[in-house]
Amino acid sequence: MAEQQRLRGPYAKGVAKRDEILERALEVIAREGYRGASVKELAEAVGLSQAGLLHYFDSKEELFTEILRKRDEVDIAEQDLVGDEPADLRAAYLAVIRHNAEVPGLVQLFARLSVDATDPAHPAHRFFIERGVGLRTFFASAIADRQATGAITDRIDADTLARIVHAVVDGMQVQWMLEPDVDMAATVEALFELLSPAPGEGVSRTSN
Amino acid sequence: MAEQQRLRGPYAKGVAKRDEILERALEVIAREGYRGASVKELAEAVGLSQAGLLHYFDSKEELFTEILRKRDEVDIAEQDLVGDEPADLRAAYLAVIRHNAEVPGLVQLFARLSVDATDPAHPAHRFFIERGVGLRTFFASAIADRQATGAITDRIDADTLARIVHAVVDGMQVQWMLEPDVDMAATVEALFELLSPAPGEGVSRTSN
DNA sequence: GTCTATATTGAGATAGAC
DNA sequence: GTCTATCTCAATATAGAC
Repeated sequence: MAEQQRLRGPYAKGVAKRDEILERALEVIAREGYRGASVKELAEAVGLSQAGLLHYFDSKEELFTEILRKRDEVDIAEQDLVGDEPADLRAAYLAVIRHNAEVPGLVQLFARLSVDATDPAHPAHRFFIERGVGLRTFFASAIADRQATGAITDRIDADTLARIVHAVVDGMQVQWMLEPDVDMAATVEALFELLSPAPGEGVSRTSN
Repeated sequence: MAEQQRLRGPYAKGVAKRDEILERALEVIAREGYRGASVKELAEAVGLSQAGLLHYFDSKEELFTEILRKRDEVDIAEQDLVGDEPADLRAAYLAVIRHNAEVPGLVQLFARLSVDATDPAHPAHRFFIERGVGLRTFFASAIADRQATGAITDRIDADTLARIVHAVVDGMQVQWMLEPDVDMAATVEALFELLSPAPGEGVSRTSN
């Protein structure tokens, strides 16, 4: 049981090891892909037996949920998406998307789990709800700011626009997995263009 | 083996029965949901044993692929999405989306399979590629026509816009499955609004 | 064409030794 | 904390009777 780790906090050796496992898992899945991989496969890839790996996680589903949680953590840190309003949210987010195209296995895992977690009984259910809410809140607030300055159209409210952006990103991942030649980032970029209100305004194509 | 049905064409009794099975399956899944249902469960629901059902389909995956194919067929027929350019594509498509909200099981099945079929070895791989291409071609052509009349912005090319619409529809399904209060159709409608170039044009909110 | 029964496989989880 | 070994379960696929 993983109770020790959950309860004991920072001193528990388990926490560090658990984290190390997640990082290894992230690399392995990114590199070798995820095709409904079994715990055993992943265990071997990170250098443990199946039982050894499951020592740190209560179940397969919890394990994979934690991998995704870790991924978000890494992405957020890497792209400086920390403050409430990063210097260039748009560019930073496009960078995340471009990065995704380098780690197909993680995209597969994410897509698979986001469908499975649709079931309220799934351990990742809450995670995906909270993740979605967080993502869209973040975007909605950035969008609202730009609406106030006229940089983004206000014909549609910010919450709905945020929902659209979220949907496009998820939807494009599926299109890309199916046909890897598809350019996810370019399409999302086109969507951002679409959000700008008028043609020939401050919408030059110089920087962003 | 289902060879008889595949080879013999219209006379084979199997074809009619197969079709009947698919229709029943559609109803059952729509009504009772799909949670990674087993062949056995579905078989019982349509009034056959597992082996009896598998008599008509080569495998589970083929069975579920055919169910989805049948669903498209039904949707297209019901919404008159037949001609190259239906009277009101936008309204018809929104009707399909609204209809989806009535059949959660089919949306789940679709979402699940579209992720699994990402694998080139999956029997539904080709189906999903062709379906996507078809859908987007259809949309791109309608969009291009409207771009020519100025009803839709031409800042982004029609193919990319079609891709965005496709992505939003798929993405919204996931958001809706996770949080059933989400209004898929309303969000897609907002996207359509976004495609219109200027504010205060023929964009009244009278009917839908 | 449909059923019952069974083969086969593969997974996740758990017990218990070290 | 990690391993080996095993339990248990579920699911598809198939053989063969009727």
